[in-house]
Amino acid sequence: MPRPREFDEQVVLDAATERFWMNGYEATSVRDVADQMGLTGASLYNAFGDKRTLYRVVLDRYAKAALQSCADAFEGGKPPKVAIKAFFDATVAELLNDPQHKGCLVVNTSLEVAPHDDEFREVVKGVFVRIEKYVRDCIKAGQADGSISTKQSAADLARLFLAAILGLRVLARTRPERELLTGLVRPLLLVLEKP
Amino acid sequence: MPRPREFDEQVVLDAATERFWMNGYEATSVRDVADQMGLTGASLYNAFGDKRTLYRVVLDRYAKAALQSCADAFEGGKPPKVAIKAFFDATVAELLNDPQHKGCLVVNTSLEVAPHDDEFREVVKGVFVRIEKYVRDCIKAGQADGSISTKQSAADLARLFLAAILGLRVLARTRPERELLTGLVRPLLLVLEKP
DNA sequence: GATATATTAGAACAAACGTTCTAAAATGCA
DNA sequence: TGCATTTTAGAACGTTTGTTCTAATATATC
Repeated sequence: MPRPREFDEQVVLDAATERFWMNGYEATSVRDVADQMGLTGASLYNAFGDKRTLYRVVLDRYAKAALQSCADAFEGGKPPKVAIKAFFDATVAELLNDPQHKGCLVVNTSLEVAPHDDEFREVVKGVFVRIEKYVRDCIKAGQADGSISTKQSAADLARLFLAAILGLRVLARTRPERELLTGLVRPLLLVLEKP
Repeated sequence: MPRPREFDEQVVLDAATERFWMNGYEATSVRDVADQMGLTGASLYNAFGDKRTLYRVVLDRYAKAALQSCADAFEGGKPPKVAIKAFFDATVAELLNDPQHKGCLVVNTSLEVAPHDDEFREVVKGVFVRIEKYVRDCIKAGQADGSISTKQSAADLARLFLAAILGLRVLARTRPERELLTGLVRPLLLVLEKP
C-alpha cells in the first residue's frame, strides 16, 4: 500500500485559490502556487496534473461555492424583493470585507483566461447563466405575487441585475469604496418598484 | 543627422493595441507584439522602451480615445436622456461589432494588470472616474431641466450607470448576444423616468 | 520483516521569456 | 564625399517558465 499524503487536499486547494485569485493565472508561476500550498513541484504535478488542470479545479470549487451562496440567497423562501436586496447587500459586504480586493475569481477568469480557452469560457458562461436564472426566477415570483413591477420583463430585469453584479465586482478591484458600491445598488432596486 | 524611422508610429501602435487587447498583457510576448507591429525586437525597445512602457502608451492612447467618444456623446448638446440612450446604444453596437469580442482594454487592464501595478491602477481609476463624471453631469442637467427623476441622487444614478457600462463590457466577452446587451439597457433607462 | 506502491524533495530539463549586444545600413549636414 | 548618428536585423544574454526525472522516504498488506 502506498505512502499516505502529507497534505489535506481541501487546505492546499484553498491556498492555491488564494494565490490564483490574488495574482491571476498567468502572473502566478507553478513555483509560486506550490510554495503557497506548502508542496513541492513534483507533489503538485503528481496530485493535480499540470497548472491549467489545477486552475480548473480551483475555479470549479470557487464556482460551486459562489452558486451555492446564490441558492442560499434565493431559495430561502424570503419575499422576492427582500431576497434580492439581501443578495446585493451580501455581495457588497463580501467585496468590501476583502482587504486585498481580489474581486471575483469567475469575473477575473472571464477576462484573463476565458477569451483564449474555450473550456474555461464555458465554465464562466455557465456561472453567469445560472446567476441570471436565479435572479430571473426570483423576479418572476415577485411579478406573480404582485410585489414587483411588470413594466419590464423578468428577462430584461435579470439581465440588468447580472450586469450590475459584474460591474460591482469590477469596481471592487479598482475602487473599493463603500459609498460607490452601496450607492449604485439603491437606484438599481428602484426598477423593481411599481409606478 | 540620424537615419529616419521606417515605420509610422501611429500604425505600429495600432497594431500593438490590437495584440494586447486581444491576448492580454501577460499572454502577449514581446516577440508576438513586435511581429504584429512589423518591427524587430531591437527597434521596439529602441523606440518604446520596455514591454510595460509600451503597454502604458497603448493604454493611454486607448483611454484617450474612449474618453473622447464619451465627450462626443455627452457634450453634443443633446437632451440628457437622449444623450444617455445614444451613449449606451453606441456602446452596445461597438461591442457587438467586434468579431473577436475583445471587450474593453481598460476593463481588461483593470482586472489583469492594475491589481499588481499601482501606476496602471491609477490610469484605470482615472478613466472610470471621468466616465462617471460625464454621466453624473448629464443626469444633473436632466434633473435640472425636469426631464429626469430626482427621486435618486445624480451621484447614485451615475454610479449605477458606470457599473452597468462595466458589466456590459464584461458580458460582451463571454456572452456577446444582442438580446442580452440590448435587453439590459431597457430597464436601466427606466430609472431616469419620473414616477 | 520484506515487498509493493505512492509520495516526497530537489535537481534537471528544454523552451520561452524580456532584454541587450553586435554589425550592417541609411540618412543629413559638414 | 565623409562624418556623426540612429535605425535596423538577428544573434545572444541570463532568467524564469512549465514540466519531468532521480532517489530517497514512508506506509499497509503479506
